[in-house]
Amino acid sequence: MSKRFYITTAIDYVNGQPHLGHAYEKVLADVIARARRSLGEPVFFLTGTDEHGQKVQQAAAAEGKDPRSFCDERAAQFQALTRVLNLSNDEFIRTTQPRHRRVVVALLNLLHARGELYKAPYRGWYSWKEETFLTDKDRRPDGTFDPAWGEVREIVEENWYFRMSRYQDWLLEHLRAHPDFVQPESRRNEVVGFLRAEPLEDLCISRPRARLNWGIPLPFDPDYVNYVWFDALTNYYSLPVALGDAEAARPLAGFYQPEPPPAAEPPLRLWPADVHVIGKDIVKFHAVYWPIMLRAAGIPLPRQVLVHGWWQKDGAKMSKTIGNVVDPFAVVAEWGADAFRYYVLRELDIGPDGNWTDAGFRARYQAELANGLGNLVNRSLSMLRRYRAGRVPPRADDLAAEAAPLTTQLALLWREHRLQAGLLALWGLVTRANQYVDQTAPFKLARDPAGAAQLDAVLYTLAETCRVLAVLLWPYLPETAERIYRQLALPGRPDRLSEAAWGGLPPGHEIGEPQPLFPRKD
RNA sequence: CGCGGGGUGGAGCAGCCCGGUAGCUCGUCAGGCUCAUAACCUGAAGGUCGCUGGUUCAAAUCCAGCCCCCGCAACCA
Repeated sequence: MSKRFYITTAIDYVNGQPHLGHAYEKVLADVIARARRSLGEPVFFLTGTDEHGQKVQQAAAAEGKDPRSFCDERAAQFQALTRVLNLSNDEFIRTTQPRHRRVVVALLNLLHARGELYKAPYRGWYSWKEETFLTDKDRRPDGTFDPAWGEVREIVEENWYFRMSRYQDWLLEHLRAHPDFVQPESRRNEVVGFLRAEPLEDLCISRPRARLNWGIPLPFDPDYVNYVWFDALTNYYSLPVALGDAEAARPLAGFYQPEPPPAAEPPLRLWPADVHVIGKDIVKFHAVYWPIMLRAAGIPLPRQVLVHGWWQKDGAKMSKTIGNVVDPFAVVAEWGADAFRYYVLRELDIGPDGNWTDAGFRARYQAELANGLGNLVNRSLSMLRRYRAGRVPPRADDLAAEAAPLTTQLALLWREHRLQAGLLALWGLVTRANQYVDQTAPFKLARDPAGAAQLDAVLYTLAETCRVLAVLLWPYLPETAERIYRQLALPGRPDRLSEAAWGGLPPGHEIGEPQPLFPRKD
């Protein structure tokens, strides 16, 4: 069994509701996953939730719930989001699941045995109210702490540390040797920059159980639970191990017993991950902590960390207090999943920050989806029904020369994760087809018996263009692509790029009823 | 101070890596068409591509400096 293309999103911290940022990241990963499937590669797409830690414990307590049921509720919302967005994820991992915890424990034991962990006293200023350590950055200009922190006392406590510092040079070398490890390049530069600027410190990976109970206990020192990030990052690796990727589990030998025994067929080969899709706020965790954790454990590294930007709303940071949040559930309920997917993919390239405006969303929906793509499909199929009773005429290749190169171009762009550029290229064909209608004027040909043959050619070309568009669109707008196929009364799904080859529509085939794909909303 | 990003016709963006007609959506004006979701097509007006200097036959695109805006600065998921 060959290794699958393994793509992940960050797992979402359940201490909060799903918002635009979560939804955006999931859509990016989904399009990449679907694009790879369209290219014929076996793919595995993982997303999930991060459920341990102090904030969850507190949030649960605030609602008078036990952490377990609090997490169940919140995780259900994030799972609902995957359905609402029409994601093609193969699995959904939760860090509170036993299958995950067992791998985390094995990894901790392995690192412990390898001498990568040590216990040392930590001295710091601790806020009892907020249950967190404060640093000098938290001091006000006059040196005192804000009263909002409540009582702040200097305390000393023992904690477990991970010997991260010793891997600084190794990581720099890795980044040099693998320029694609962090993308886009600006993010890579950022990581290289701060690795060069300052010495890397060892990472505190424990929290005393007296303070924090909601976590995975350290197997070699049960008075402590594991630091959330250490726990969370491991999800990318724990899932393959839990699903029986024997190759992935090999470094854990002696520390991990597959249980239950992995299903014999077909043996999954996932690790190492091909792409971790994350937001820019957590670059360090993924580009520094994570590779070092794996390296220290002797586990192969993921191939790439792909970093996207943040969304603003109307030029301002989204915040609950201002009330300018974008609720993906509400948007999808009103406009449909594909309209949401289209807007975020078309509006913002992977990397920069973007700005969501309701006016912009409407404008793109109206101009590009309704008037552009939707209207093209509708007018093409309507004419085929009106002039030829819905029966596909003999093959013609009027737009074949324009459509054919797109397939190659998209394959290239998709492999480079250039989703926006792909969408732009694809829309070129939409525009071209609309021009073609105007230039050939099939509605005039229809009035002249002498134009019958030419009308056939035009109608075939248009219907076939719609079919090709469906195939090319599928990773981006899967629902729309499938609806086009259904209106063409074609069997199956437009989920293989190879199907975009010109001439796939069989002459004599009878198409279905045209339906507006994106009804105008005025 | 450090690191990173951005500054492109009225608005919002792409192009910059791999120099050589400044592209897209909206908006404005004029025309065409009527198959279609009052949608579609064509043309026009509108830009010193932040500023200055450099490299080059040629720069939005490469280099240097400057100005302005934003983000990040590592046990805050």
